[in-house]
Amino acid sequence: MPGPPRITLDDVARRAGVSTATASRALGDHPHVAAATRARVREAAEELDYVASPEATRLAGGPTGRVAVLVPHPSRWFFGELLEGLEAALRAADLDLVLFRVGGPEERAAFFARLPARRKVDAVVVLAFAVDEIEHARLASLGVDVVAAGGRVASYPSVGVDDHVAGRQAMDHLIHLGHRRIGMIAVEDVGRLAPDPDGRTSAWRAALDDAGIPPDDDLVVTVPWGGEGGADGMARLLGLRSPPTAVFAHDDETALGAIRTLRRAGLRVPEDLSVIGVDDHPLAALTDLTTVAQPVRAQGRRAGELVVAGLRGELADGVPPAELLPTRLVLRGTTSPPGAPR
Amino acid sequence: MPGPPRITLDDVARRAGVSTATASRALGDHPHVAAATRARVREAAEELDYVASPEATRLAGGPTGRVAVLVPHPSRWFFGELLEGLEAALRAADLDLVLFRVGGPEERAAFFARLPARRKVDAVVVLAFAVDEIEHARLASLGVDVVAAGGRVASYPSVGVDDHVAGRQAMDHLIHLGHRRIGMIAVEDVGRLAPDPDGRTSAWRAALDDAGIPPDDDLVVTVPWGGEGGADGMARLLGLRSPPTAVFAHDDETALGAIRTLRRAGLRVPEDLSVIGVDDHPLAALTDLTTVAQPVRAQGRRAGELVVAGLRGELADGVPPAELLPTRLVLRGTTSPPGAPR
DNA sequence: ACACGTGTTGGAACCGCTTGCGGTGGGAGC
DNA sequence: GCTCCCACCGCAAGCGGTTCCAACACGTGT
Repeated sequence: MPGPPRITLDDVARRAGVSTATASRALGDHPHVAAATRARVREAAEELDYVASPEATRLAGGPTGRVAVLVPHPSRWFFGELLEGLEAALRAADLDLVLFRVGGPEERAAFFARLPARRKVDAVVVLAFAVDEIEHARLASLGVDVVAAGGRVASYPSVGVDDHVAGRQAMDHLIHLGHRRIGMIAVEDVGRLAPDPDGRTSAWRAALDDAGIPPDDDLVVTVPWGGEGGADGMARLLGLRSPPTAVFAHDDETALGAIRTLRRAGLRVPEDLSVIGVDDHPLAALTDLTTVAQPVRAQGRRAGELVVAGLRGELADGVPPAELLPTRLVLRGTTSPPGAPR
Repeated sequence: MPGPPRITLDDVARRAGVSTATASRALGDHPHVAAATRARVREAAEELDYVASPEATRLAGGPTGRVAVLVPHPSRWFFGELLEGLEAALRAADLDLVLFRVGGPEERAAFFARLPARRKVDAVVVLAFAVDEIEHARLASLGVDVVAAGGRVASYPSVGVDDHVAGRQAMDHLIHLGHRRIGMIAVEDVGRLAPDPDGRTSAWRAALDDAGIPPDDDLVVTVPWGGEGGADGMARLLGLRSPPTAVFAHDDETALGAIRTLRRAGLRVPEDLSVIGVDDHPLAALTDLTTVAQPVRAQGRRAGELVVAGLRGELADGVPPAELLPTRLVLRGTTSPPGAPR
């Protein structure tokens, strides 16, 4: 169980014929250590296959080498992808990723109340959700850097996409195809980051305005996140006296839900009704869903890099402007001109 | 950046009017501590919002309060779900989850070579992948308990589902519907756990045998995991001189890929060809896919409970038999009798 | 030859917690 | 009423590093 007898810094020092203090400095590349001594210590360490004890190093004042990641729903593709990118960047810097789930309201409240990450990490990454005043204060009490990924948060360095722009790409596509009556299925997921209150929804309105089409608020329905939500939203839209000819869904999974409702109603997509989502979820390709792709994994990776830079003290003071990665329209088979066969 | 002054065990002890030693024992649930004292210390800790320093604890010989989780692909639904269940169980025991990605061959090799989790965790959980001899030895060198989730691994306590049984549920359903020529799209994902080499594939053969149908090996195609793989697999199956009338896909995403190929080929599902998967991925419901559901999150949770029990020394010695959770057939719209309209 | 600065190195004090060992006090046993 | 025992608790020694500070050895300026 205890494994092989541990080799300590003292062993190395003894072998190199120096004190522990000197050995520590030599290995730590500190100045004021004679080159010859440094070499001797290095060699001794090498021969002994010495590996410093992380706990001892940390206890003695160093960083923990860990960063906390707050994620609402690990099982959703978006978050998983973010997590993957983040993990890669952190691992590259030899940092461990400690996962904290803050999905439901209770979990979230529990996390911020108890702050289980306290004293255990050097930084925290908030994945795609906005923190309120109190939560912000609680995080501040951890005394470590915070960065946000998957959306932008005013108070922290963040990396995400411009939801408004993404929304415009989707809406403009629909409008360009000739649609005038366009519905929107927004999601109410509290956890989701809400940049400029709701970029995607505001894009719906802005695009219509720009096209000279008077927005009809009845065409915007808000549902819980997920396929079922999308299905319900679509049903509500179909229930309108004057249903839309195209629908912009907040994301791909919502869009897929909407499509199921359409299929069940005997409507054809895109012949009878066009549908577009956002994300470019792997299943979007499988289901031939037109969407606006966003580089999710890259957002996670970039956030990780930001954390690393911050830990190295390479970040300027103050909150830098949000880093926005590009999104792009991916044309597939669920959109077409209104009333047009294919 | 040092944040608020750290609260140490000494602070707690002082507030409770006892020595550091007693405080440590009280919080550590050691025997020989008066109940009243224990309560007082607990209260003091609570009031001060005390959190032990993992490094100090570990350095002094105690547990770290952390468990490493090895996950191949965090972004896949299956793993994300497993992760969620696991996190919940660990969190409940106040254990932190440190995530290590071991997806690609290089990452995996790097992990086992460097063993970044060394001395940093009290246990490790292997999510749905089989470890080979060397990896097994490396893990053993960590000197901590290991449990597997999402499949069973001979050498560790594990929780999963019986893939063979799940496969039988799918196959028997198809056979019961009257299909005789049934294809199978297996996946070659190295990471995926391979219980009794490949439960799902063996089920294909066993089911046919039991039904007195001679298995035709041409009907089994193996593809990389994922929708694209499924699509390719289906294409190969369609290319056969005598294509199947039904297909059993290794999992839902593969099944969805298969369906895309069918749609593009102008074939109707299930009228022309039935498709069934395994998992009951949320999108299965949306796409009306018939499948064999498995309780993924529960597997993660149970694995977490196993870890906790192990850490408490409540586990008997030796490797207990794998815990197998039940799977169940979920009838939806992608299967029907052969050549039968709906 | 003397005082002093510079570059190195060693001694030792922590960092925060666990635990072996010894000490204290009160109840049980006689 | 007086041992004796034992449940409880405190002291202090680490765990393996880092780092402040003092000590020391040389060179150099005068």
